[in-house]
Amino acid sequence: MATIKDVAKRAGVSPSTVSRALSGKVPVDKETRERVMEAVRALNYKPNILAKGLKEGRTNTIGLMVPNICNPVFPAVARGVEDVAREHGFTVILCNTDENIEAEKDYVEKLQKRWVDGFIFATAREESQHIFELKEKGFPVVLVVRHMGQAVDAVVIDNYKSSFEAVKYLINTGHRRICIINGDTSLTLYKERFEGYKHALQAAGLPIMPELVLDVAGRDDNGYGAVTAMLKKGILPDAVFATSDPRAIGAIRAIKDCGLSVPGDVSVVGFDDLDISAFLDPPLTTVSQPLYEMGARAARRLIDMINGEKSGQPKVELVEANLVIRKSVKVREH
Amino acid sequence: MATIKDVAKRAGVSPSTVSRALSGKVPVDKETRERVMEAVRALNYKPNILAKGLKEGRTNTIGLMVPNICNPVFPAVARGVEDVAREHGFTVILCNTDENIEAEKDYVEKLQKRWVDGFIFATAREESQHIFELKEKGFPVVLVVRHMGQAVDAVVIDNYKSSFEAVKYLINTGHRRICIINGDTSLTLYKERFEGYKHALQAAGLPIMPELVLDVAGRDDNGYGAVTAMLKKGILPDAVFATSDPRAIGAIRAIKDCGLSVPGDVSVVGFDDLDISAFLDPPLTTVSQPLYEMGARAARRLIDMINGEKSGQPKVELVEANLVIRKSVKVREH
DNA sequence: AAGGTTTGTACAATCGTTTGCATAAAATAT
DNA sequence: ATATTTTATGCAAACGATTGTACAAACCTT
Repeated sequence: MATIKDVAKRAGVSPSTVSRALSGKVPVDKETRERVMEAVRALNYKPNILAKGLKEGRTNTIGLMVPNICNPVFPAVARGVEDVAREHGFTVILCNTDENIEAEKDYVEKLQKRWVDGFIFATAREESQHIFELKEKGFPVVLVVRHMGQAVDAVVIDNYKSSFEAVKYLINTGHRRICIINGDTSLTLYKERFEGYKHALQAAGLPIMPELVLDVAGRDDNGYGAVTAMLKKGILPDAVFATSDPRAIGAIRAIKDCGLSVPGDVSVVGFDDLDISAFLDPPLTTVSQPLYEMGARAARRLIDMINGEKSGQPKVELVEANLVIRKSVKVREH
Repeated sequence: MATIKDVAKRAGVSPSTVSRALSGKVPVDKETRERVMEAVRALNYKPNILAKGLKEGRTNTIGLMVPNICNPVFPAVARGVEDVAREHGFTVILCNTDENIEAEKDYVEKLQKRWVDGFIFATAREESQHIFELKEKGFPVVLVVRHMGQAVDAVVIDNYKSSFEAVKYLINTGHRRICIINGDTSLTLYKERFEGYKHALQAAGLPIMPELVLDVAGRDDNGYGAVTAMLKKGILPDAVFATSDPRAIGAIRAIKDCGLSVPGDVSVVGFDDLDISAFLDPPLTTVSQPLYEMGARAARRLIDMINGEKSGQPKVELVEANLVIRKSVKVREH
């Protein structure tokens, strides 16, 4: 494990000269530089990032907080973050928080002390006071997928609009009894998707029927049970709007298990557009979120902040989500 | 950003005393310790991990190399790694390599210099010379999912056996023309799965028919195209053994798109048992890999190595995979 | 040829910890 | 009471890099 001193000795110069030859910020004699480089190669010298970080006050590392990497929306986001990070010489630390604010706080506390230069949170909740505090302290923070008002920079889709459009599409294709399988309504994101659903119905003069509003909570609950229960009670929607693709998959399974067909009896629309969604039976009509792109943008934004491009006001960036139409919705005549 | 000196000043002691009070390795007067602790609390002091790492020569960080976190087998592995790592006070750096050995080498070079204390590779290939070198240099390394002979510690399933059992199950349920959709055969893992397929066929006195052996390469290729092409040529298997669940999904879609039914005309067996696999149509019979457990075990092993429990000989740990039978296979009479 | 620049390099301090050594104070033994 | 051990603490060096300051040598200028 060669240090800068070893290189210096071999090149017959001082450590400072080695440092300068390597950084290139200060002129170094051409011939000296070559001797240094040759020594660097010979000893396979790589600077110790800890020492460098200690001196410079930064580590070129970012922390990425996700609820659970096993939730299929997050790998794509993580990938976007990592690709951009690497491009800029940054490294990514991955943290799963399981929606546990205390666990997240611990993690943040630990990483924040000179470990990481900034955070990307895909975990923001209304109660996430610590994110505000971080931001206020001047620590670089960007949110992705979920946002917190206008106070913190974020990269998200317009959940209200996407949901509105999806439900409007169902209405336009002749559906009247539209069920929604919603996620954890303590999350703004699902509140917004629910608002979109409600307003699309209202705009068309359709009533909101409580028996068609299904909430599922835990992370492993894809709605199979809730849909089955509804159907068994004899409540029959003509369409299901699932607020995630796994929930759409669960709904389809439940509908079929009750002897009904998709989309023959019940149409289904999902949300996410996972890799496999086009290959389901039927191929899923779903709202496509540009997850990779969102991760990439969030990372770019964060790195700009870290590099001191203080962008004054925080900005919530909206990226386009769009409904991709496949075969899980049937046009109904009345 | 309070340092140990600030704490020392506030508690009226020297930095060394603070360090000792905190580490607990050396006796410190009860009353002094309390003053220190109180100062720590008051200033919200957290040790600077960089400085600590620099001094101690370790960082309590591990590097996790995966081909691509978007491949659905890896999130579960990553989660297992991360949970165990956190339990032991370690942090995980996530790296996607896209099967690119050069990219991986760069990453490793960079991280290795005092950034991370060890590596978990889910990316091992036969050509991965650098992993051997790392191992030989005495750097802690554990493989997961893929292994490299007996030379490097690893946590894997018995791919040969699992594949053999899956195909044997198809044979026992009356299938005679069994197609395999295999992955990248430059990977030992897929070689082994292919061997299992071959030997199961041979053991039953069945021929290996080249037109039923489909190889798919790239990461986004789920075999939909290959299966469709085969079917269009009029080649009709009575079962498909897919070496991953996404490939099973692609195969099912292709079969149905050709107007055939699963499992009526063609049975399908997958490999992985993803979260959604039970909810497909038909619910997928598939080899279940304990991915989370594998990640967790790999992490435990690595941390033991880092902590100096030199386990002499490297050990390749086999974990149990088992076929979970659902509805994508039909029993056929002859 | 003498003074003034420029250029290249070395020295030493610094980042925030940990730890071996030295020492003072307290506890124990004689 | 003195000598000896134990206990608690401080000092200073070290980990491996970066960088401001200082100085020597080489280059100009007139």
